[in-house]
Amino acid sequence: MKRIADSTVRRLSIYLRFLEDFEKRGIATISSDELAARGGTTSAQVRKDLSFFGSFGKRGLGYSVAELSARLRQILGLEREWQVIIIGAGKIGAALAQYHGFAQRGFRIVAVYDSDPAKVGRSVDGLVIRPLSSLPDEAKRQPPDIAVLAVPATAAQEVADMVVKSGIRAILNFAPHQLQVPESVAVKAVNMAMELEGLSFALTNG
Amino acid sequence: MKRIADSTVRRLSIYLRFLEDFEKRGIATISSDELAARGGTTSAQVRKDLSFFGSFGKRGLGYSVAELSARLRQILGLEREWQVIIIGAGKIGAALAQYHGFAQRGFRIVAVYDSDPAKVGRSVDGLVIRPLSSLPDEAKRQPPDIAVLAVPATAAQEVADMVVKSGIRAILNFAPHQLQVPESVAVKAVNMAMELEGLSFALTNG
DNA sequence: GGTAACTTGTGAAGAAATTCACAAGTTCAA
DNA sequence: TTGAACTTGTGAATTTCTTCACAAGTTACC
Repeated sequence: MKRIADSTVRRLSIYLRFLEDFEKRGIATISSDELAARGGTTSAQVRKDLSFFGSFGKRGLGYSVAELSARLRQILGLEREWQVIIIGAGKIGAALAQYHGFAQRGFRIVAVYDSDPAKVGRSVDGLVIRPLSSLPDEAKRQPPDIAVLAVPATAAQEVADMVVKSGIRAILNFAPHQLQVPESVAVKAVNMAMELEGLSFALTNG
Repeated sequence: MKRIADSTVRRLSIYLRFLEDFEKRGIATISSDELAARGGTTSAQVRKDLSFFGSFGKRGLGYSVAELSARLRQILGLEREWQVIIIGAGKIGAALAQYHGFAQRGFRIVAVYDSDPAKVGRSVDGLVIRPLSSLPDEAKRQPPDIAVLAVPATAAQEVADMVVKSGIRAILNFAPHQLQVPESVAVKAVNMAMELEGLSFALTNG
């Protein structure tokens, strides 16, 4: 299969969100044009994105909302539940643990870790914070799919190395630090400082 | 001036972070190759990115760390302080308000708003939560530069409209909703669900 | 059945971003 | 002063991504 661009996957995610919205509102079919209008793209882009995976539409009619959203969930791997661990029980980590939107989309938070002994043993949203040092062993017994890194930038690489060694193959990184990982490990970064700087640039050079 | 690609601006942000790190460690010069290695890109990319703004390096030597980071700060508009407001004092909004990393980089949180009367009047990190309805008036008197949206997806568009009407020209959107705004307004989205779905896709099709 | 109005799927064209490759400048040491 | 070792800046080549444009299929209606 041809390599799928990152930008394409991001858009699929956006399309899926609209489709779920349409599904709730009982709309049965939708055209690439309507989908594009809401996603801030073009109908050709929508069709091209989908064409990488097959042809799901009907000429003259558009796409079945139910069918396309099911296919997108399948393509994105959202038919199964993913086991997620959060590392770092500070402000951000705790907020993430308490945010139930993830579970709704099939990302189940199964554990929270921290290296600070003062935090270990406390609870966040019903989950007891565990010592980070126990991660490798626990991951061996019950391998998590995704590790969310909510640790200070200075600790990020070290923690990432530990995560990778523990056999976890996907990382969502909130630390403002560019992680170095083997290419078999998928990393996505959520970097608020970078986004703010992007806005700063836009305001300055707009 | 030629329009600068988003990806370029993001990389400038990354370069700047490394440069600041080098600055602290007292390293005086750095080559595009070293900068690239840490940023996960190539030296040609680094040089091309910088070339849009001028030539800051010395052949045979590389770049002066102090000079280049000063130039990047200037390019990114980080020499001044930006006034930021947070809308939504829920889990995410509160965590952001308490996260002091922003202030350190020149993004000063000046107010927190919420539309829930039960939350209005309480304090988050020393800031009293204000009623969202007062935003337009207060923005007139003291215009904020950036609005951070930490509201539910269902309210996001409405709040964004209000923000735009209040004259704010940059939005950092945490709500999982594609905002429709005039193109004079800069929007960056931080969409954790989308990133997780990107990881899901990578794990499924890797 | 015929035709008007839609809409998809997709090669081809076009635009944009990245990488290549090398002339030209700098440093250092002998 | 010369030469070796670096490194930048940038047109050109290449690759990647997006948009165009249209044949082909579908529906609705008379």
